[in-house]
Amino acid sequence: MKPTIRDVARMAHVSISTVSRVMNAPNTVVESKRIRVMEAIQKLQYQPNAFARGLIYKKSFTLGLLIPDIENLYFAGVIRGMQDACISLGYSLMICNTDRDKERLLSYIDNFHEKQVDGIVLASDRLYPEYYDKLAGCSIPFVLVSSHSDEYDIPSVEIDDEAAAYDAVRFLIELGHREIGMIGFDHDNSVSGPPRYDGFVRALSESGLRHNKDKIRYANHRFEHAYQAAHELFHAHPELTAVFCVADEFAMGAISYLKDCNILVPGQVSVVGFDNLRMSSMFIPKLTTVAQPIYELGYRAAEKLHELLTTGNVATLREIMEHKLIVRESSRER
Amino acid sequence: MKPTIRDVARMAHVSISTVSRVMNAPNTVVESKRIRVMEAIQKLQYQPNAFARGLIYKKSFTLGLLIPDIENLYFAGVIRGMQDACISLGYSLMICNTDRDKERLLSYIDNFHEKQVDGIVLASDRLYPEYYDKLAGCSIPFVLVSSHSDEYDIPSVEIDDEAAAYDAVRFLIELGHREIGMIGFDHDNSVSGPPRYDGFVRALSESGLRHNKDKIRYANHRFEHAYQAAHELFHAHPELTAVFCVADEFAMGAISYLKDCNILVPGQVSVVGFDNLRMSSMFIPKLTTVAQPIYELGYRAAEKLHELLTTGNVATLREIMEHKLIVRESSRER
DNA sequence: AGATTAATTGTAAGCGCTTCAATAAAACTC
DNA sequence: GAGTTTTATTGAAGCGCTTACAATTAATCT
Repeated sequence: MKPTIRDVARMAHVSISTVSRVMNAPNTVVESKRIRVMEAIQKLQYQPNAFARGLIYKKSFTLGLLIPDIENLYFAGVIRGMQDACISLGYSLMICNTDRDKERLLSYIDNFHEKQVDGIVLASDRLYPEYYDKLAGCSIPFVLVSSHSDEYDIPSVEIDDEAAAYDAVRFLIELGHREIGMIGFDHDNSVSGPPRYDGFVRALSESGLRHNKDKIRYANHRFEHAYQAAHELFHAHPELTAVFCVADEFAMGAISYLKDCNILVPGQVSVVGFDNLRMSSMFIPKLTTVAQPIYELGYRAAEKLHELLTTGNVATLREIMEHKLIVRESSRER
Repeated sequence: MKPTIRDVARMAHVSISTVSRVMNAPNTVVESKRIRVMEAIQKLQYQPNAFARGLIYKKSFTLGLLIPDIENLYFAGVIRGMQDACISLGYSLMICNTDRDKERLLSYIDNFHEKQVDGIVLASDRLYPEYYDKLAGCSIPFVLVSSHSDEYDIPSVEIDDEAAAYDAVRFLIELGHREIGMIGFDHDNSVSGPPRYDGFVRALSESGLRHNKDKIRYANHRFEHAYQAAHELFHAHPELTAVFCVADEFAMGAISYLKDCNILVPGQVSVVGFDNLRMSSMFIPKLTTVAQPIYELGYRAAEKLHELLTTGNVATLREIMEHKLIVRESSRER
């Protein structure tokens, strides 16, 4: 049987309220007793019961994180950042992997509600009205990471996807490439799909290369799809000398495809990725990519949620973090 | 303000105990009232408070998972499996990333204790006496995944590391390789280090290749270390035509190093990895590797913990799952 | 010394829920 | 139809904790 505050009180020969006070306001209890109590706590390995506390404070000191795909290194980085932030802010973290399943996400929200999480971070998924309604319905505060909402005023942390994509494509153009394709995210189910496409088009337009603007195939988050997309893309446009991929995993898929066709990267085709996953410097060739501050995004999201929870508000609703082009080996001058 | 059972009772014109019963034993309340209550629950979006429940049941229906490194795809797979199991068993999951930091792990245990998790899964780390003592001290049941304990009788789920390593090296030998090196885990801080080394040595011995048995370097979980280890290994033993790596990430590091030295894989050197991460079929060349049933390991660990929690015991203390050699492109006949 | 004030401690209510004993209502018996 | 059993419902206690408030003790002031 776990020791309770009563057991501690009994052992230290004080009342339970005194024990409670040494835990919550130590300087209001006289030293001799305080020491006795602390010794008893020590001896009994006493840990206050979070249920009882939660019942009173109506707070769980727990945050929830909803992520679409835990086997994506991107989210692993976000989690790590968020968890570190949670430690320093005094929260526990409950991570739920939705596998991009709407129903599952919704049921996780119910679960979070029941477990009384103080707030939720929703990662990289569109904020569908169903999500919003449910979250609003149980009035759990939440923030978005690697995402934002145009319909609702929800605090968010992300990078400037349009600008990041622009930078990547611009880099390719400066390298002398004139025939540039793209492997993008589906516009329907992603938040970053459209802005990255816009960045692609803007860079092309500025340099009079609009003829490339439909040399695009879409893939669905995973390597295999990107491989397939690359296949279709290069089949339709064998003239391409460069591809902008909106995810490192897509870049790997594309390179893998090109390799299987004996097309050299970067010898014949340059590939730029996106995210700067840990893997991207392990791949052969090492990926040129747009780095997102992944860890920091997660860290910041937790901080922002904390801000929302404690002050009821946030200083900046939509927060943009810096991206940065990292040039490695998968790109070359034309 | 969140609605409580009182609000539901008031709205449905019944007592709170009736409301409680429609949630826990619906058939003991007459239909007319039951319907009224359910409507009220619906209307108020009522969710019972897990704190209050936990206080009574002394159960949180939450499991804790302690993992060393969330940015390792291996653990991502374990998490996914474990979470799926948790869903079907009715648990929530609290994942904590220790970053291989002992202090941090210990403090997570405290946290789990306070939050009253029902049980803990400890992934892939050695069960140091400090861990055991703390866990035993707060009497939280736990199981080990991808690990086991010789000192204590703790339920565990893992593969047969010795046999798996043996199979990998044996495969290399059958391919005709006679000069075989290894990049292994440190024996001090890993559970699987020694048995995988033993498997390596056994395969060598059986074929009269014991002269290779010290052609080993150790690396510390990450790609970069493996790169460095490969550098040292090939510097000392330029005659090697094959390397057995105890992790796919090591294999990638080794291949990366060889690539930088213009040594062809598999043309000149064959490399076998371990784990069969999702990445291993994305890499170039695709990795020949020993597959672990990663997802299943996580799934099974949760089931085993559940078994321990409900029956107070487990059928088989140390459970071994099947491994399997997957031949892809990083290995070739000599 | 007696009265006032300050510091410390204890008592008890209550957070939201479950559950058992008690009550009320309905359904049987003979 | 009085007595008994069965069924349905409710009131109240209590899970482990915090905290207002009351009670006690110590300290300070006339």
